[in-house]
Amino acid sequence: MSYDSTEHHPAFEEYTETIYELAEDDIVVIQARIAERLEVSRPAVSEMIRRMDGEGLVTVAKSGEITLTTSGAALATTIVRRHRLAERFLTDILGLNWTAAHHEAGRWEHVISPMVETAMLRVLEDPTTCPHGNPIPGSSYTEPADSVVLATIKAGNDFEIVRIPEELEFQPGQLEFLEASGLMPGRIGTMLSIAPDGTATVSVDGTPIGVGTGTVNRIVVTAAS
Amino acid sequence: MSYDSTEHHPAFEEYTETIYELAEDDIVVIQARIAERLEVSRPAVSEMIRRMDGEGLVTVAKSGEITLTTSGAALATTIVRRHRLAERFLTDILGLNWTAAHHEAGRWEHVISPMVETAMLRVLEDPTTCPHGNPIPGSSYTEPADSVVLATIKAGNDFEIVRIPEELEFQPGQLEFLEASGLMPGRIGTMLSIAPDGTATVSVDGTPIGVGTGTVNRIVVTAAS
DNA sequence: TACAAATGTTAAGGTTACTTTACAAACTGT
DNA sequence: ACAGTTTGTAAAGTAACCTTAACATTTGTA
Repeated sequence: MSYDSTEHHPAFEEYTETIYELAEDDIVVIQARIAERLEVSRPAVSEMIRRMDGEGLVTVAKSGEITLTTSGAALATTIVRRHRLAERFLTDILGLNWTAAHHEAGRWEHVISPMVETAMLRVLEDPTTCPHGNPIPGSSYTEPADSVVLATIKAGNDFEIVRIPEELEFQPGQLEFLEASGLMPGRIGTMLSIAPDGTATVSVDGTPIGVGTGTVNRIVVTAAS
Repeated sequence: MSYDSTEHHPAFEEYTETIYELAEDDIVVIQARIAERLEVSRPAVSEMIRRMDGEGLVTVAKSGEITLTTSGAALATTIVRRHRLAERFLTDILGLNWTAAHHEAGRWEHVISPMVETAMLRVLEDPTTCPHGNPIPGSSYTEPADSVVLATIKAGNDFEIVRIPEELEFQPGQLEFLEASGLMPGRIGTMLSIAPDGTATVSVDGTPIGVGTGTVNRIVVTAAS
């Protein structure tokens, strides 16, 4: 029923993962952010952080900012690695779409054993990113040095999509939209225009697509030719 | 976090699955049997059965015998199907051994969505049994009409292994032993002798192996040539 | 500066799924 | 027939994880 080996509560896994991903997206990690992302009440987060502090998984600064300890980070990277590996597996081997893979992986990440992880890595031939371009912790991935957010690309210039940050995956319908629009890692697009309010119009596969401010400031790209 | 669609408590899944498998192994399903297999206390089972009765998943006869209702059976076959499908997947696609696959599947069965199930069936090309030979509910499998338990084979006769019942998978070390001995579905063996106490000596791959009474009365085979 | 919004915490309470202890009823074997 | 197991259940308690209501503090800003 459980494969043991430093067994951790599922909730601890979920919370450390969230903390890791918030930090990865350059969001100041405080309890309120965690509550929003996990869609639980603030008291619930308050209690869990206290418990996780007691277990030595996190430390809380006087400012309220939460950081993972070494062991907390170890747990977090394990879960994030399994999540992204599962996403890769679900799309590449089982043929699921982006969106479905993301949701399924949210459950798979808690069920994958070290043995299955190894087997998946072998079958997938050591993938470096999830289907949305986010790095699989522990892989050999290094982000291109010249990566920037989409919003910095000037009108008329081309770009190549590097990754869709985890943050966007939590906005309802966002993944579906991006997938349907062809805005996925590896694709080349052209910045057509940026409106005064920040909304961008880009072209991928010849089709023009409007991208809102929040999104255009999050998607990571490299300038192409 | 959950894919909804008639969401059921994990514990209900575990209990209905156990009831299904006990019945499949021709064991009279009473609370005490469930408690043993799930390794929980009898009061825990008592309470769960009352709740499951209330939810319309089981009925309890005056004798104490427990049977699944239509909806209970539907849930059970879903979980058993996912379990056996996962075992097939873990051995055939990810290269795990029998034993590991069995343990992993115990967690996977609660996490596999209808979508993933469909994808697995496609990748595996509609398998009919798990690696231990037990039928995948809903598949086209029909057990050979002339299947008997290994104990009925006369000394000197050959047999082909059909399946290792679920019951044996719960005896510690049993799966490891059977796998190491080559006692797996499809293999041909010879009955060398049966001792007065019921212990059998069989030969598979030319190696003689002693098989205890409990086991020899459970393994299902067909007479071969 | 003052008011409003954002944030963390206390308190009390609920659900799920266990546990142990204890007891009574029902079988089983001699 | 009777002792000894097997079985079900009641009672009380625990742990994890959540909720709402209420309150105090901090922060941002008009």
